[in-house]
Amino acid sequence: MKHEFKKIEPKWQKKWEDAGIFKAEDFSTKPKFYGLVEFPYPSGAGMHVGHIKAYSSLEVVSRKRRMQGYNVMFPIGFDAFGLPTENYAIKTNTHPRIITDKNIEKFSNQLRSVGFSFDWDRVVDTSSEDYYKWTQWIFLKLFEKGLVFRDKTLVNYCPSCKVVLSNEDSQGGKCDICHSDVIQLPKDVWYLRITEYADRLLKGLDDVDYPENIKQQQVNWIGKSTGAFVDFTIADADEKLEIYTTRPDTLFGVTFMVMAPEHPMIDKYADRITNMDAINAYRDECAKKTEFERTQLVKDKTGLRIEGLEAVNPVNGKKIPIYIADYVMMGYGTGAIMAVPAHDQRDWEFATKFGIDIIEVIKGGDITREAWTGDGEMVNSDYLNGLTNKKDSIARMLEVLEEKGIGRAGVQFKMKDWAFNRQRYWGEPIPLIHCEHCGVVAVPYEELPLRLPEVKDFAPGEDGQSPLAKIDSFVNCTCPKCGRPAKRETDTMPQWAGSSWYFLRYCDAHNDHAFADMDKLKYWMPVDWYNGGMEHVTRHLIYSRFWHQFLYDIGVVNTPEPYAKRSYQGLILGPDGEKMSKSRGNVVDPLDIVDIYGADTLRVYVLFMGDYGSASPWNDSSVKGCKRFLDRVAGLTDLLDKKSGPSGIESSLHKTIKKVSEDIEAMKFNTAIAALMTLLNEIYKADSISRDELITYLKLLSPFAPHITEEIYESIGGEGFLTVSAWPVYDEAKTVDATIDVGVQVNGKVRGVASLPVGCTKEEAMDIARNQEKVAAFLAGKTIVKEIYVPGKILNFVVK
RNA sequence: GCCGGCAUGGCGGAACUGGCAGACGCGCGGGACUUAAAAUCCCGUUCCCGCAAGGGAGUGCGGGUUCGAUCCCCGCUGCCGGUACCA
Repeated sequence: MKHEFKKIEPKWQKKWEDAGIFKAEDFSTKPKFYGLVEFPYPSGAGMHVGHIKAYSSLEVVSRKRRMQGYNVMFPIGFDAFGLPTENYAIKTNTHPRIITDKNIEKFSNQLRSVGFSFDWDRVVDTSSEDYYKWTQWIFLKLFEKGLVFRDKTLVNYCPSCKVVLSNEDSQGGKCDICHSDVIQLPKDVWYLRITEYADRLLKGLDDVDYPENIKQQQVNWIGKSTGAFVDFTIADADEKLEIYTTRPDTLFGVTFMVMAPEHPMIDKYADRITNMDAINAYRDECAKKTEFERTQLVKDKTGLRIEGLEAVNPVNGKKIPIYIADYVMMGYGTGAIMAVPAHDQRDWEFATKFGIDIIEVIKGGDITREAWTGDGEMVNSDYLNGLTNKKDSIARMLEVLEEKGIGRAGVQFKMKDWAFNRQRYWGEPIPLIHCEHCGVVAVPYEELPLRLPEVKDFAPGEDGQSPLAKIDSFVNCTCPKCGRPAKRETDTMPQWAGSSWYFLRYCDAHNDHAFADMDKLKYWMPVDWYNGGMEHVTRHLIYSRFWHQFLYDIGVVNTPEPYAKRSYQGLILGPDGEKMSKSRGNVVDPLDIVDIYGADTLRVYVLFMGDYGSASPWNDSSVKGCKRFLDRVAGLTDLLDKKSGPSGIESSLHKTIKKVSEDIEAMKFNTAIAALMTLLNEIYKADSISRDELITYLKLLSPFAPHITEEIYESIGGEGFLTVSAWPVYDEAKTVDATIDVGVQVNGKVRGVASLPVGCTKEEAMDIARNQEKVAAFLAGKTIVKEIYVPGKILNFVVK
């Protein structure tokens, strides 16, 4: 048979869809499998080959599961709110709704043309009213439980996108959307109290099957540290000055304190500070520095003594100077630190530069050269002296602190609360109302969805306000509590809101009285296997776990964690080995590949190109190789029962069933395909194949290349769809050979291969090996000191 | 700096839990078919010496453990990802 992909691919896509074989059935008695891939952002550019690779893994697993008798849900949807669409809307003066609908249609057609087995009845669109109604509903629940708050602090702000960004969205000091430098601005914004869930997010990792590197990255992002809060005081004032430290046992080594430039205590004591002008100048200077400058100047410590103010060390009553310096951050701990220059490198550098005393309290290093951060015997520390173990000295100090009521054990997290707003149009309106009398009031549940109003101008205001602020009919409302005139919140939710719960909506995509029916959630959740990109590990993957844990706490979902298992795909690089990008001109359009080589070839190639989790460069010649492979598969019909009698491939066939079955589970798609190629070569050598053997082969290849296999199956009179036929099982006995080839070594160097009957004794094996011509030559004239035989592995003669 | 990962032919990559390194594919060389090319098929392809038989070397570098190391240990080098003055 010829491989006429242009004809057969649309043909089978239509037949499968007409037959509805990819529809997931709620409450089926079959075992369920919920496979999830990260839904795309429907950009105008259309699909990227990266999407194809990201979806192909669970596509193959899902197809295999169906063949194994599972009730499979493999859904898709669109993460449709977001800035790129809005920016395009502004540029072309077109409503983002129109653009989004067009892009979703384009994406849907593209996804269908690759033959993905999605359940199209469950499609979600986060920007549709019947979806964002529930995003708002969840937000109101968070608000109800006190997890939404407003605060005026320094926020990450992208001057180019004109939006406030969360910490997660400004990693590395760059805007996640446009990659320009993020600046710090004081702004009054909404936060979600994700830090409340920091410990839960950490502990939950114990119960899920995520790769170790993903867990580690989340652990680092959450950044839990244990230590103590200690109350220093301001000299000659009844004022506590709380600090956080991980090393309370070094308290006797404190020689100064440092406050962050933004620390409120500075303004409070402005009248006592004698160099306030200089301090204010320094603070202005710090405010102007970008994140980038702050991090680049790591080595050069700047700061200033606060004249007229001193602190008192609570453990020994010593007066110490206070400095401000921007190496202390307002956003971590208490914004003030006790400085122990002998045992903290940053403090050491600062002390050295400003000529401050350095007192050693832990022996072991040379504190005249650098800070000693290792272990050692405690000295100069009163009741801690003589202790040699960090754990003991910290424990002892904590006892004293608690006893005196001047300190307590505590934990800190690097993760910050989630800045939850965008001053933009194309997002979920935040359903809150500002009332002069009642404060912030929630929009009543029955008024959801709070719809996006029609606007003429989507551009954000120069004053940093959302375009919604310009729509009086939206802004002006009555307070649901007191009935007096009030104003609506005009910020919208960030991009990540809709994707924080979409996997729940798939379970019940059309429900209009709940975000999803509990019984359906109980049937489908948790997600059995979730594949996505590494770039989401410290964003979407944290956010959605947080929302899910919250929903679990309020009793509306049934599992504490949303995803039982997580995997990730490696990037597809351009043919030049660089990351694909429009500016480099190395982008490969998957639709071009479908057009030239067919969807099956594209699917096989993205999984065959390399290790699934690693980045690999695109290679057009290798694509052709995959096409050649499928052409040869199509040619198998010419070998059908060409010779009478056994074809001789039975054992290889069983080994391949085993290999492919196992490799798919381990996401070793490249070796699974390689095994199918090897078997194909063998079949061509045998020059004949039986009908049953051919069907088995087609089944194994079907999840990878569903169209051509289905076509061949039909052509040889196969009944029903190959796509949902039973997955082959192998006979273990038939995967074992009667003899096994084992390498023969002399002094650890391979000198020959011995063909040994299975289950032969060591003596028999050694005899066979010894008589091999080459081996014998190397043994001649030597004394055998030792003979090693590891059945099935190796034979080794140690000679002198 | 810290955390995680990687390093194997001309290229992408294989190799179970310490046991025949280089599966499979690409590329390349040779041949067949063809007026010719493309496509297809067959043979070869880690490097060095050799016509061959054969021999030697070889998994980033230097050591070590072991009968045996791509795999384990110690010390480096270089890349990639994450994070960063986190007290």
